[in-house]
Amino acid sequence: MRLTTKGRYAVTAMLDLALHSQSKPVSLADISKRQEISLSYLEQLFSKLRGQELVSSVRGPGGGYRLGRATEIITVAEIIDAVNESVDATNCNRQGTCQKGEICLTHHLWCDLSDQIHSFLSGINLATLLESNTIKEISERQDNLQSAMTSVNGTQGQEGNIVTDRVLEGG
Amino acid sequence: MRLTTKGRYAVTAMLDLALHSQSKPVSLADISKRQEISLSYLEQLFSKLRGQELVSSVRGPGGGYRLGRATEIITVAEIIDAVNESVDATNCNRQGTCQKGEICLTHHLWCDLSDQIHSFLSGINLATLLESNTIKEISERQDNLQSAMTSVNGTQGQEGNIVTDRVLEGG
DNA sequence: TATATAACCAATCAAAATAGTTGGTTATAT
DNA sequence: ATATAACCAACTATTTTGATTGGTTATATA
Repeated sequence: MRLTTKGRYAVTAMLDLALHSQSKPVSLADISKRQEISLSYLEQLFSKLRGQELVSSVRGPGGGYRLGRATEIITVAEIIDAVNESVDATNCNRQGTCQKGEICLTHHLWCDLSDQIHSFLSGINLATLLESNTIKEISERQDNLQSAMTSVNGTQGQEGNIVTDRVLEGG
Repeated sequence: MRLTTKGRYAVTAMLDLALHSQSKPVSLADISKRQEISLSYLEQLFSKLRGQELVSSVRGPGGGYRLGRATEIITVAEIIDAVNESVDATNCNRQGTCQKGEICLTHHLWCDLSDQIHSFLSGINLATLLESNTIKEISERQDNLQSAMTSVNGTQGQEGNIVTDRVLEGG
């Protein structure tokens, strides 16, 4: 199982897309600037996201990407699954063939953990994230930095609250 | 965040140790055979486990490792933490400095996820795992294979139940 | 119709982490 | 004295990640 920059980038980019989806499609160049993710790397990620129909694309000038569905039905789990192979903590891809074709000592533990993670990430969709005040603030900061590099920037979305004001459980 | 063979090996080895801790210390050579993990790699992992006092060692002939504490107070989370740097899904080690010193768009999401995973894995200790019938069966299979390679082996711990007969949640 | 834009694509590369190897040394029970 | 088994350091191969390079194709617009 892996949850590294790759999956984080994908979720971050999708959230950026959601935040800036007004009418025009959003270009990867814009996402790249705002989120400080390499453009070419974004292309690779969006190729996979498009493969899962999580986004659709518009080519040519003024083109870019749109979300493939309503924000309510795009979960974080799907996004990560689309770019990582899957959020699976087992070694045998849940097959139970971890030790020479037989099940290994800790197989079910990793299955349970995978279920746990997957159910957590499936419970969070883009709409949930968009509601978060913290995210709104951070997004404003990023927009300010991008559009007016010279002007004063009053809104600093500091440290603070919680993803969705604590999505699930307390932490 | 990573949860790969490294962490799995560590938990598997610790569980094997718990299963075979009668009076004598358990040698890494034995664990290596039963769990099919490279001896030298086990040494590296146990060096870290010992650093966290999760195991203690006895050198010389008849030596090996013992659990550092009672099975009830050794959690899976601790074991993984000991060999992986930590079960942390953020990029900034929870510092909130993910985007040029400022917090990134998805920081809290990864914090929440980390908390979720950590609290799940903290809820499972070696004693919990030892109670599982599935684990007992698998362990018997491994012991049979190891001790009497020539004799018949009646107990095949097939696919089946659950880690601790479903440790937490349903899956 | 030329041009600029931006998606699309493939191949390659550097860095890091994982998993394992090699070749030792040290302590200790017998 | 010897065999055992922990301990240790350095190195290697492989995989994955993250990024780069150098294109092509489609299309809006001037």
